[in-house]
Amino acid sequence: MKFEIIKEDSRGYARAGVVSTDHGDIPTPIFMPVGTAGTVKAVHRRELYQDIDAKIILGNTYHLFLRPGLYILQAAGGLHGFAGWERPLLTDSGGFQVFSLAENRKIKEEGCTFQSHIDGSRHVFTPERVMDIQRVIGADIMMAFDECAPGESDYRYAKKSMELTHRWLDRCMKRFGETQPLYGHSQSLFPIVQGCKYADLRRRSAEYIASKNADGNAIGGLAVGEPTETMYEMIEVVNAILPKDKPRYLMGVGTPANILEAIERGVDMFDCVMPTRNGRNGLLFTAHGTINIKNKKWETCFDPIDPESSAECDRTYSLAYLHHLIRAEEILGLQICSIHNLAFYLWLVRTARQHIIAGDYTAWKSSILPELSRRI
RNA sequence: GGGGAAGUCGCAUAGUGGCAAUUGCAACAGACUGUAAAUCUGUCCUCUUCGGAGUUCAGUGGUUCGAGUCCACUCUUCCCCA
Repeated sequence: MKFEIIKEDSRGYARAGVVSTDHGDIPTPIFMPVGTAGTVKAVHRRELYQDIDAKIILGNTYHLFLRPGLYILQAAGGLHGFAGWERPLLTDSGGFQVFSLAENRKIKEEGCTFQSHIDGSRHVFTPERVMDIQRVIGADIMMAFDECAPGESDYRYAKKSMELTHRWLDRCMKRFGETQPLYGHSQSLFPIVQGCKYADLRRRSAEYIASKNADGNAIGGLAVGEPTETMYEMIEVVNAILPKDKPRYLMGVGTPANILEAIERGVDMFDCVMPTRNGRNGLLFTAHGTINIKNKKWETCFDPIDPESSAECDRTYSLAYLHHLIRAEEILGLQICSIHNLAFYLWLVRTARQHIIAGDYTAWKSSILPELSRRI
């Protein structure tokens, strides 16, 4: 994997670049749609390619391990072969499930034991095992196994958790170095900075992660309950330390405004369930604010969903029709909302990139930011 | 014409003497950040300074400390027989 910076803004924070993988190039900054179970929910491949132009999507180690399982994935030639996805893939390690499925797991030095949310069976995720699973899934970018600690963790816990994540990283890297890709394309491993909302911990973690000289580096454990301003501060603290010549991936973030602020602070890669989940729940993101398509006010609005969108459905279906579909619980409504939001997110990062290259990113960001958070 | 059953907050339901009154749907809003989410939460008779206050269970009258609940009559709907 290679990373090339094409342009930096005048202050040297926001940058436009290209991540090159064996499955193709990824222009950065980029948003990566989340496809936890091997599918970006409600969106099929042709739409991801053509309407949304997703450059890379995510899969999840924990979910794919439980279902369909390693035997099927390996027989299919990895997730690329299984899902018919020919562009780059990134897999999260299950570190987020340590957080989101906290009631069904137990953390030890050795690893994390999960009780399956599907059938109650128990599975031990050690750093080594997580590397092996991600080799089988075959993502272009693998993530280190970490503990995503809650935003409200106290200092003591945050420190202990961060140190565990660092020890797990060493074991991940060791196993990664001892194993080979299975399908003929190369794989990279990204370590993850932790440290919650504590600047000194974040600094220590960033230094540790930077010392590993990985192909790219991730910032985890943000947008998990801490104030947004704190998140921005932590990004600044961390990015001052992470190497500039490697892509920086802010995990699980976020709102359109979060993404623009993080780009300005030097982040290159993003993923978030927000466009897909909120889409399925009837919330549309647009360049002029958010729309709750369930609201009565859209009942008779026959304007196209978004005449400027790259997605065909946005240009041809009306808001009133989409309102009807969502109200009637028609599956097509979920599809259109998901496609729309992803097309918008990809438009947002594409446009951000253009403005970085044009040299007016900050001005553009300031002009669009108040629009993005409006409620239409 | 005779016999029987039933009327509860948009619809459907619960309720057999202490009730502003169950539940579902609908409606109206809100939430959602490395997906246990096509999910969840709130409001849903009227007014409210969110503490409450005022009017309700087809209608009228009655019994009772107290009635959606018991009694009488009226109205309406449905079923069966002629």
